[in-house]
Amino acid sequence: MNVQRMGGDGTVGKALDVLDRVAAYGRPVRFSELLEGSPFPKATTYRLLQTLVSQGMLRLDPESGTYAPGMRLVRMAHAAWAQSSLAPIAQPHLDRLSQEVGETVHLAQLDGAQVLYVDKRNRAAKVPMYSDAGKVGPAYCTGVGKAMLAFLPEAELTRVLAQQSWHPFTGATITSPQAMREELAAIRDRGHAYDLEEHEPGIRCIAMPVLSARGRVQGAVSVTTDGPGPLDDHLPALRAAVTRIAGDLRDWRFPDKGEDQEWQASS
Amino acid sequence: MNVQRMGGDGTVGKALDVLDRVAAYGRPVRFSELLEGSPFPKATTYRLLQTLVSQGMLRLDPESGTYAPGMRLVRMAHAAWAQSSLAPIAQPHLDRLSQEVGETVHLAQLDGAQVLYVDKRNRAAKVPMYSDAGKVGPAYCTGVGKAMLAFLPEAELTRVLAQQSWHPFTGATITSPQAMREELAAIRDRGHAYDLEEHEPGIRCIAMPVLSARGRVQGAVSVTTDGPGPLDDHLPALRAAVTRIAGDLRDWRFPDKGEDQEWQASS
DNA sequence: AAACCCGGTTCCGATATTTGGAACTTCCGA
DNA sequence: TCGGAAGTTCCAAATATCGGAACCGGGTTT
Repeated sequence: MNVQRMGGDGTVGKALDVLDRVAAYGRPVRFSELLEGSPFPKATTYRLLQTLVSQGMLRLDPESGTYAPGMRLVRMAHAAWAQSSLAPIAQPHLDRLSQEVGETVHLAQLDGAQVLYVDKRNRAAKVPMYSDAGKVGPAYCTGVGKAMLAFLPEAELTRVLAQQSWHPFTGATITSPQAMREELAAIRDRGHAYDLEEHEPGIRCIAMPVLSARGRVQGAVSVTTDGPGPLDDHLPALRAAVTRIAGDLRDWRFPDKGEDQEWQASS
Repeated sequence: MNVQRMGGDGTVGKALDVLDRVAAYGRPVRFSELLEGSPFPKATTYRLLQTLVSQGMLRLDPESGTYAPGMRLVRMAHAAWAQSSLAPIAQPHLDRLSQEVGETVHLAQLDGAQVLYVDKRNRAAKVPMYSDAGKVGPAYCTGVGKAMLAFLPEAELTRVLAQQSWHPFTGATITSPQAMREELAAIRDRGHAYDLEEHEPGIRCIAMPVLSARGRVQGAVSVTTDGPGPLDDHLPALRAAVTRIAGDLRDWRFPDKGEDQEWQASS
């Protein structure tokens, strides 16, 4: 159950599929562009777009005849962000961590097989903003991604690993499930993950997962740098931040999802 | 056309209506709670919820049987935020403004009859307030709201004013369209708006609209304070920031919507 | 212990919606 | 003037949705 694919159920599924497609282009799209690559016939796609526009989920620029995601999404997302993510709880701790380490700090959650960044503190800008919230990235070659994978229940891990692209972004990128499982074992051992230029050249980071009381992965925090300094210098601060977040998490009785499966290091 | 009410068209409209309802509660909701107040019968609401969950738009906590907005929304909203809003363009200018005035800074857009905050810079990171992007507020008693209303085309203004609640948040709140029109005329004259404790006691702000080349309202920026200092001190910096944002807006040839109507001070 | 209530879930025929191939209409550029 | 591409509308057939009612599991009352 709970399959990943979309466009599945009924009209609503189709509409959301179209919505996703529009969002996927990083720019306003014309109807015809959208059409090629759409699994639905012309008239259907057209009608769905109409509906979405009338609902405010899409914005149609009448001048250029292009569609773009609408602001209603932002409004809705606020609610999601505020109550369905770690971000509100982690907020003050990220502030403090960012202060302490003086580097860019990320908070991410696992969304399907991808990493979803839900908050961020920029190194330079002393004041945060969530330009990055909502951004997604690969799980298999980012610090936060690997930190979370390492503590996933076996069944879930298998499923997620099967969905990775294993694209070799750099020479250091891990490109196979087997190699990844070894890496994850090491991460479990030492309690934190590194990303040593596996995603972007010159970018390294150290990351730790945030676990619920039951040991379920709730998210991950990372400290990123593009400089030469040793990452481990940030470990104490990072560990402290994650501990505090997990603590608050427990207190606030946050949605700790259903099944209380054991995650185990099998394989 | 382009009416405001929702739940209008077909299944998709209904689904989005339900989604909105869930988001409206600031917390996970039980099915039964949602049911009372839902315009749809039990079975229908149930099926819609199921669909939304399976689509990742909602998250169902199987333990407590509660629904909450899902992370897919955040992912989608990122796209909306990045391309359908002023925020990405205004980013650096907000940073600078925030630096210069040392107070809380907001960037907002008009979304229907409400003000939608799309970005923010906190004065001191000490306040455990979370990201305001996506938050909505009343248009008739906020600085950004009034600044934008003042430069709306007459037809649109009439429509928007008709949709305000005119709830008297404080003693200073403007509570009638007539009074508002006078206020708006004054705002047009001087080029900027004030909110003198009209929304929250002790909170004052000064705001200016961001206009496109054609004179259409694209958003507004405000500087907020809870202290005693004179607001006009911030005017130069605010004006400069707005000017720079508008400049970039022009360069980047940003979506300047269709009709190029005159806004006029009639009445 | 039986009866009862209350969320939550499922059924299923009637009904309204969606579907999508095809035709039509602008609007260009040649 | 012609040809083609993008966008829009039609409409009967096919299908998904609708929603009243029944069902289920569990807790509480009688």
